[in-house]
Amino acid sequence: MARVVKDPEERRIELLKTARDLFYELGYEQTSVQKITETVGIAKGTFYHYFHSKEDLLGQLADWQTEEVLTMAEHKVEKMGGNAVEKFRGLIENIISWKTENREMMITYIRVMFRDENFPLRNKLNQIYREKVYPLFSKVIRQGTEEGIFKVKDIEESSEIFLSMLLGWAERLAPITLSVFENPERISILIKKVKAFENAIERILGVKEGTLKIYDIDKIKKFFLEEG
Amino acid sequence: MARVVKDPEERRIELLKTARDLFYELGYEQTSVQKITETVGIAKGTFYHYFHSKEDLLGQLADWQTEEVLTMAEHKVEKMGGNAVEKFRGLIENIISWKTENREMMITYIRVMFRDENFPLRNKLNQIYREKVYPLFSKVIRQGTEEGIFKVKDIEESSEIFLSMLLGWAERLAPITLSVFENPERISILIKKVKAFENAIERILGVKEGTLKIYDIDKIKKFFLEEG
DNA sequence: TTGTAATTGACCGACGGTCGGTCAACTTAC
DNA sequence: GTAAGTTGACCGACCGTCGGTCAATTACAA
Repeated sequence: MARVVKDPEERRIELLKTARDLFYELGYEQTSVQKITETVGIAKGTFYHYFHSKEDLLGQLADWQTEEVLTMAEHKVEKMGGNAVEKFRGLIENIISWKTENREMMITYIRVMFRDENFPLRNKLNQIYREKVYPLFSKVIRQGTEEGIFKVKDIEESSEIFLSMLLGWAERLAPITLSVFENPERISILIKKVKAFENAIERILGVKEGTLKIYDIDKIKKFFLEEG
Repeated sequence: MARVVKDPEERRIELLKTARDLFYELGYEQTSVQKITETVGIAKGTFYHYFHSKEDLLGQLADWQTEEVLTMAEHKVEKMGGNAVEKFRGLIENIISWKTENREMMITYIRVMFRDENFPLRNKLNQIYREKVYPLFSKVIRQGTEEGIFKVKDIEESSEIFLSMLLGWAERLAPITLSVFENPERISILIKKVKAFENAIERILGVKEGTLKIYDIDKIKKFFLEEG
């Protein structure tokens, strides 16, 4: 094979991107190192020049994926100003809901990420989310308590609990969300669950009922029912 | 090898038990089908007479593991009577905390189950928990609202959210719990988190603060600090 | 005795990972 | 300026192991 030398960082990112695309397309287990190197157009040995193992690649991929999203989200929320509730919404919008720009992306994302074969990837991402996202929420919750909007005892812990809830709840909601795409009349089930979740968060944050409005129900309805 | 014919169900359970022990010892990925059949003392083909695949084994294992615990817990709580709070405590005790009978068991359980390699096993168990445990909590929460102790809007959803919280939170708490065994002075961190979690649940259930008392703090302290 | 179901183990292709070695670009020295 | 030395990106044949298959064999109930 023709020998092509690239800047190492460029090569590393190339491998990361290729791996991500293949994981999304085929699933983690189904994507062999062979396949990745073939797609990139390098020898198998080169892969192991950049990563200790396939799992090491997974870790670096998760880091790389989240870093991008998180720094973006942090800056955006920092800039937008506003009270804690607005910032809270902003964070959710930027960190959690960025996949929902359009139906196609969302379906793909959920289909891919919540496939059983992709749990190594999902697990790694969750781990990194737990570590890196919760300080952002702590900040907002702290602001909220200072503003008197939130009534929370332990800020750090509440933030962690909220994140754990979110990740755990995503696990539960994923299959239901997919089922709505196939069976639009099930949307009422989804909406009921979304509302209940929002209510639960309001209670945990000690905020007045109905003020949080993380989710725009009409928007969700439109989102699922267009061309449905 | 000597040919030994057994009652199929007996053989199936034998394989399940062996697989469970090996998964605990070595991790899911590191436990090969070969290893399982060698340990049981049968040919590899026999394994595939009982299970379609290694993943099928995992599914059956998760079913088998939970069924036992759940029916036990259900009957116990049914029998014990009492108000919703007491039953709620009973459920947690029986379903979640059964692993905590002694230090050794708990350490082993957490060390094993929350290893990265065992994520497939954990994930399967969580899936089944989500499906099968939440009706038990729904029942108790319904009783609680009828008794006027709990103030919950949507019973089913609240139960699901509570379970998702619990599972997500366990994911977060596992490494911290392990660290306490190695570093007993970190227990204050753990206790703070446990209290915060309890408070969050009280808020979600709409119960008066401090009444739930799922966790006996003194008991936890003793548990971690004896022989520490 | 015959049919059914449990059991066997040789066998398969694909996998993650290794390793001895290549080679172009860069550094150093005279 | 150029030759010798050094680096590290890159190569690809190779290894042991894995999950899984299947035709043959055995045990046993009907």
